[in-house]
Amino acid sequence: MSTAAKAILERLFPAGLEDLRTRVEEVHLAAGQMVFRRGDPCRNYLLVVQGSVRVKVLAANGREITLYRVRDSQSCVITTSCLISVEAYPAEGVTEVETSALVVPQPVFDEALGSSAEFRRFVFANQGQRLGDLIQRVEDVVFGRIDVRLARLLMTLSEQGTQPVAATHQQLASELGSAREVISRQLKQFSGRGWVGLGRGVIDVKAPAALDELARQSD
Amino acid sequence: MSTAAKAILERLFPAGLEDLRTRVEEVHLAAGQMVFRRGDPCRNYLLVVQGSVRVKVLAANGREITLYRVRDSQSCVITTSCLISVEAYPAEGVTEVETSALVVPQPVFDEALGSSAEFRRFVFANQGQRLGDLIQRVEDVVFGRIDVRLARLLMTLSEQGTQPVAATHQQLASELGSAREVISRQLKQFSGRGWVGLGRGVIDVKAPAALDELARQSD
DNA sequence: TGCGCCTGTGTGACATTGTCACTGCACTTT
DNA sequence: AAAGTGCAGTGACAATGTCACACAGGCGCA
Repeated sequence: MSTAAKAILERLFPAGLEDLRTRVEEVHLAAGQMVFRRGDPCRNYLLVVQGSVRVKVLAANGREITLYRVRDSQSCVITTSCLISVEAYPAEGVTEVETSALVVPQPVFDEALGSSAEFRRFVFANQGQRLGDLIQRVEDVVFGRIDVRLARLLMTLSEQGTQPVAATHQQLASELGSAREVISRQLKQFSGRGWVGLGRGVIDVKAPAALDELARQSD
Repeated sequence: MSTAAKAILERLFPAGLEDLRTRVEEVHLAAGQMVFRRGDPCRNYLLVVQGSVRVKVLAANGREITLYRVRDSQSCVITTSCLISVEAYPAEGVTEVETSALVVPQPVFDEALGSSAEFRRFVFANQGQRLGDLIQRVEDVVFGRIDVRLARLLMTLSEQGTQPVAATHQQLASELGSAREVISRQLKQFSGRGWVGLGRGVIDVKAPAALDELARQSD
């Protein structure tokens, strides 16, 4: 087991709960691997030690939208909630990079909730964050303009304009729940204003200030 | 305190935890009252005994969308999550009818989580349901067609076509996160096909089977 | 080197949904 | 009766999504 995983376990299951630690396993997943799919029942509580899991929903026609990501030291709410209310996953999760995670079997999860205040706090804090993420998502897709959302995404992916963005138009569209053509046109518009440079699979942010101003609209 | 409230307390705080029951109060709210607004900090855990709280987000231009409802014997996840992660409410809640609720102060909430397995189960089950609701919402607004969504809504509000729907076009639009004009046009189309009859503030479902067939598209 | 093949991108035409600026109608208040 | 108010209807237009392509560059392979 990795030292990062051990550190997390020690934090969540402090002195007196050592036995719980021993019943948790660490798994290693390659990039692009499906972690859970829509309709799967869930049997374990998943906790990402290091890496990133993208949680998304798919439409029949191939469109998709990212709901949120689970990154280092975060847990997947969907797993949590389904565990308790015994429902199937309403979305699917895919690793984006090589990822290691802790697998907490349901009995251990139940026991830990009762006996570790730290664990409870951790689980709930994650719930709150994801719930906030989701509400934000709804707000964005219902009320937000696509150019503003794209500008925001580019600023994030480019680390505020310090790096080129390595992504295809399709990937950006999937992130925002839009269509490739729409993203292509918006990017062309940005490019026409000199805000970005376009290449195959890469976007150079040339005018971060301009993008940022657009991104800040309707805050 | 109402008998319904007592029943809930006895279920969540069984024998041995009677002292927790005494630290919970019941409040009565009139219809249309604001329960929490966006940006408020939250100090109490709210549990609806009887009634209905509509949780929604508002856009700057007046458009809005219903995220979910909290009804009899359910608790508001937002409250839960914010309590733990100490964040502000990301949405707002308004009572739709006269509503009674239990107010659980944070210390009692924390203590109850640790000592009552029933309470934990209750809180998590609610989390899971709301999370599912929200994901469904995202899916609907991103991928769903407005006519299908409206047909579904009418079928629900009319109890599968057994009752007339008492709602203005604006209310239906707010429910779906759309605009009044859009709803008006769709209803006119439905009316033209003989599926509904339109009156001021009321919609008669005349062809539930047709609406239902539309509502079932893309399942 | 030249030939397909695949993936990513560009584009025009059109459908759907949202926005804006009105109009008119029914009911209530004064 | 006149004015006010909330609800609904409508046309023109803007924004976004859909569909059906064309095209370009890289890559493997004959």
